Amino acid sequence: MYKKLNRNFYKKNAIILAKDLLGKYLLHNINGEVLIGKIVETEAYMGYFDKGAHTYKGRRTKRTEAMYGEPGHAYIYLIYGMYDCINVVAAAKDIGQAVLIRALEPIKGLEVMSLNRFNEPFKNLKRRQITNLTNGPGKLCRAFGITRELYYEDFTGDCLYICEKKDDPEFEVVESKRVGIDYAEEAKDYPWRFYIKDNVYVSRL
DNA sequence: AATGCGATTCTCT
DNA sequence: GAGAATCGCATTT
Repeated sequence: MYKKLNRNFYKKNAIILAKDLLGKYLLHNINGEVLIGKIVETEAYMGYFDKGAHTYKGRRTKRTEAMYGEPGHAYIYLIYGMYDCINVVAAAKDIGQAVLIRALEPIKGLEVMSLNRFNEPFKNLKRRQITNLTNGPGKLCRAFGITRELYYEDFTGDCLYICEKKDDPEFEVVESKRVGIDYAEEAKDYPWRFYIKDNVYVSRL
């Protein structure tokens, strides 16, 4: 049913990859329990010439090293001192492009996600909390137990990986400006954020 | 060694 | 819509 995507899937520039990742599934195997979420919102970070990217002007440090790695690996970083965000390395080695996963639709493992996010069993969640499980880059990492321990994890492996599913319905892709990069001058207005139209779990309209 | 701030979230208004 | 929480990291001295 779920078919793991191979390495070649990731060998394309981050804008194309960001769109191709929509509707795919992120899976995290935690000691045999597999959490599954459908990717419904992404952003492309285009490397050297992108003022919004951590790799702008080729900045290459211990933190950003994963962005220069083999496509299909995880670039995970800490933001605002308390949240992790996860990216999918794109393009090719040493290019520095990646796709930020901004929102997921929870598919399986809701009980674990609920405990991770709210320390409450799923049945206790209010309607609002249910839609807030994974509708943001920091939130989805919390829900899925994704931290920097998974830095440079291989998405074609068996722990944290990405799949496609046959016979999923078609959907419409909306593009818009990226979120939270007001400092990026002209780059802040590039339409490099993509999401599935009308999906309830998109982080914002 | 010191400084300034962020690819966010939550709460309150 | 605004403000706080919170700390690793990139940059500057």
